Amino acid sequence: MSVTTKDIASICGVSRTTVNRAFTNTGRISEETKQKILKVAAELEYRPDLLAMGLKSGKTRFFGIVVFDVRNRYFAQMLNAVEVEARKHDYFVNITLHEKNKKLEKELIQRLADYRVEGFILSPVSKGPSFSEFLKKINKPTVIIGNRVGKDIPFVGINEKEAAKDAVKMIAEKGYKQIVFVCPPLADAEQENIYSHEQREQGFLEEIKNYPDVNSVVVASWDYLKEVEKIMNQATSKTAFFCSGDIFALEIMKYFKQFGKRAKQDYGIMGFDNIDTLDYVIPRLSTIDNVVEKVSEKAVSILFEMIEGKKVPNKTIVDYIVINGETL
Amino acid sequence: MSVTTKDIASICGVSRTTVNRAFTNTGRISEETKQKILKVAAELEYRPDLLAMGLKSGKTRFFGIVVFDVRNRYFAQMLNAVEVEARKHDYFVNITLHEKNKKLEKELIQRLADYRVEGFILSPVSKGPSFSEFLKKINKPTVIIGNRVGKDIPFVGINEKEAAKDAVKMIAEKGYKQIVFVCPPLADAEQENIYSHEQREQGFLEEIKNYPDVNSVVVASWDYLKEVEKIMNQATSKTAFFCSGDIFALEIMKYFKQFGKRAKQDYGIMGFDNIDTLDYVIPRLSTIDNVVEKVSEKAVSILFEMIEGKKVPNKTIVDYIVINGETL
DNA sequence: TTGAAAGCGCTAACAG
DNA sequence: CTGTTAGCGCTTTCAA
Repeated sequence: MSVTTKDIASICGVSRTTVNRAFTNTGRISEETKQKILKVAAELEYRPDLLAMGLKSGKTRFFGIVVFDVRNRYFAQMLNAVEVEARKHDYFVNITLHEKNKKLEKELIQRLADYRVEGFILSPVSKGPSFSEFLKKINKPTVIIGNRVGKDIPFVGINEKEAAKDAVKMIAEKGYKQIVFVCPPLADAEQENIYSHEQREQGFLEEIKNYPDVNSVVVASWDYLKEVEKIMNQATSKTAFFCSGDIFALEIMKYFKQFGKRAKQDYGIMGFDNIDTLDYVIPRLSTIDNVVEKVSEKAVSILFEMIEGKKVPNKTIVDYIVINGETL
Repeated sequence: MSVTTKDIASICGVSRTTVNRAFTNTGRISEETKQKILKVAAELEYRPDLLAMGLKSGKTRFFGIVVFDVRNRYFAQMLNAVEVEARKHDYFVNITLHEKNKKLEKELIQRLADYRVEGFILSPVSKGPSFSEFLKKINKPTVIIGNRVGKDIPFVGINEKEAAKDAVKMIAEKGYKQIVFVCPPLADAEQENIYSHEQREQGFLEEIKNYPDVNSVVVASWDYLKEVEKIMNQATSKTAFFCSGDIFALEIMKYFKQFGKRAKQDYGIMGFDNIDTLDYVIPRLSTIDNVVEKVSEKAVSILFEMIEGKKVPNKTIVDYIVINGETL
């Protein structure tokens, strides 16, 4: 197989310990033997076995990321940001995916832990006390992004509720007399961790109270296109759709376009997330930028603090950005 | 720390060997001791140390993926497909990113190899004999997707040239009298592995010869928007743009829209890749679907054959799909 | 049916 | 300045 310290040792006529010293620059060693060892090592293209090192030291310089789907823009952007940050600390990232399969999600986390990753960045689908317990048993530094699991696990994100309130404010002030909140079915709340959407809805419901002359509707169904169409057809006043996710907004715009209805002229619409697909869609969708890159960076730096044994806040909030596009 | 076979052994009053037998179902062991061991293990929530197992066996059930950016739709879709396939074999995927940094790309591959991943799926930026040599030294089963590195490393992809020819055919037959091929600068060819774009260009150049009455232009510059605009302004005949990448096409459409020029009415346009962003863009872009999911699946299955020691073809071609949208 | 011993490759404590 | 020894946790002969 490949070259080991043993080989180098025997070639150089020294012990493995000495070879090790040459690499680690630790302990006393004569410059001469050191150079000789390094030279031989380079010639043989020696590479330390990371498994063996990890086994010995318990340090792997890897951390684990478990998300459900990289086609999701949020995760794609997050992964990139995390990678870049990790690299700065000379850490590597082990990314695995589970397609919203909760059982698999746990298995992956467990497996990575068995692999001795030194920490986790998660955006879990699972939630609740049992999952929280599970994570505690895993007993590795862990930071949660985007979906709250429990009070005791460090979380990084934006203030979703505030953001939703800001959105409602902006829409209302543009004179819309009916605002429709579109989000995934809340019935899935027990199945999936849709903390973000819940928060956004709460923000919507709270803020809309401040505009008593604005009619409010909530559409929480996967069949939202039909419902939204019905609402439009019956609308007697200027109507805007506030979607808990840009994708919903894009789908609606596309759907309405079939009937010749256009955003801003015929209805107002706003998304949430600022996914990068928006760069290519005209008109520019108004939305909330959830600053995933910043959130991710922050998450990584918190993770490193945890790895170093420091105490960290269990909730870190990053500022979102309201984007006033061309659809309101 | 955590529970080891040693702990279980001492609790059960047996040797570690016996404990191991209980788990591996290998060698003779009485049903009674086995059950006892498994019970104790479960109670203590024993988890085998994957590093130790890997060190001993050389098998990690991981393979490595190295790409430059998951925000790139092609890679995002590829990763998902690869993950799903890997899971079927109970393998795990270790994904790392390098942002088109060739030095880093090599480091990552090396590092993963040092970590004893059992194989690689790569879509490298590096190419040429020295990179090819490098990969050979790594000496792990490797499959290349999307960018050819060398004749001797198994490759999976579509026939880019044929696809480009089909595209030209389709455009020409719709009556366009000028076709402009838009691609990244070829000058970067030595810096980046843009095999796909080269192939597409070749296909364009070859096929256009069959239409002597059609004028052809190649725009290979990052400043393509300006050039394309100039061409449009000077155009005296029906002009279409064939872009070596959907992104270019989307940018062009967006750019022209500012001036009130619309695809199909004022010019024809076709992309390449069929990225999923297209789902939300109107009009529907004509393009070539590079069937990344199929390519990825195939790549994984070939990788597993290599891991199993089977011989595999060093070039595997998957059928692309021509998508006739609304922009021609 | 079970156990002792050696070893994967690297490292660290302790001698010399 | 250098070597011996033991051990990380698991596995695999070989012997009992």
